[in-house]
Amino acid sequence: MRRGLESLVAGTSVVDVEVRRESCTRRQPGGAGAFADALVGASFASPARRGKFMWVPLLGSGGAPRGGDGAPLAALSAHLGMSGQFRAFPGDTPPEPHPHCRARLTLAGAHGALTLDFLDQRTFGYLTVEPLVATRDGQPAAVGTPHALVPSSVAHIGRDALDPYLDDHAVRAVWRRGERAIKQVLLDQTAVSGIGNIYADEALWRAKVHPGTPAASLAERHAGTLLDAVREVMARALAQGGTSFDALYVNVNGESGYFARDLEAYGRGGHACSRCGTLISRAVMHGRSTHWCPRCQRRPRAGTARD
DNA sequence: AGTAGCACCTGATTGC
DNA sequence: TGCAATCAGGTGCTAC
Repeated sequence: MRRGLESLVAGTSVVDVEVRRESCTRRQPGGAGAFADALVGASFASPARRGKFMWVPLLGSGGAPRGGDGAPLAALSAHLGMSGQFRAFPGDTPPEPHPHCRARLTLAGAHGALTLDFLDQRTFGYLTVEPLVATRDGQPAAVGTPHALVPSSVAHIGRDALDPYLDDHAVRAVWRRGERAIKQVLLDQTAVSGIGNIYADEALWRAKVHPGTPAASLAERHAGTLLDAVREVMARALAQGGTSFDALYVNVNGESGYFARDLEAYGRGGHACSRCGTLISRAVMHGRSTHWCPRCQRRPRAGTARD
């Protein structure tokens, strides 16, 4: 999504903002009105992403003051939740908004008008205009930006799994702390971000780690193997445009990704493991559907997990 | 401080 | 056929 937006919105300016469902700006102080006011008249820099959080720094007039060094001070921040998507329509005659359209931005750029719709069936996603704050380590905030700035609501989120500035030692130290199972720790976005329920199961399968393994019991070396597996899975998925498997998950042009065909564990309960032929198990762990091979991914200790 | 549980929503599918 | 139950890719707040 970030890559798709980059080529379309960088350098455009906001002409109009139509919030079609108030709740999509529920995290905006002042609500939809303040959101629109902060955006209209501003122009967009290149979108940046950290984990599942994306933002577009604001330049120029409108609600977009700049710092002394010219760095942006605010950004349009977006989270897709479970079912959010952006759809872009070039030209002056966009289609009627989809029933799931929660907000519509009208942009003007060098190549004419662009309509940007934010769709979200389940409405867990949201849009805000937020101040930018400095990163803790002073390094560039994320993929897509040279600035060491993140939206305030993203400050507590760890660096993306594919971020070159991710501190592997620090991540492994957090994993070894506490009492939680590794599956749950992977889904916690505070140490390393971007790992969702699908990629957690895929990385654990690849690293041959049982999802119920106490994170603290992962040997230092094995934790490194798992972090590498996370990066491999996510890099391959990203190269294929994501793991879309229905119309809810598409890029800005409405196209699906292709990673779903490469899934080894997620959604394959009852099917043969491609490594050993054993049937993949499925169970709900910590409220999330979890899939693993009971042979390749041995349970850590008797009685700590089913299978 | 770390962790569990629930709340926030809609709509497609499954089961009775 | 109709209706209820179940399920889904995530995060944040509150209470323990």
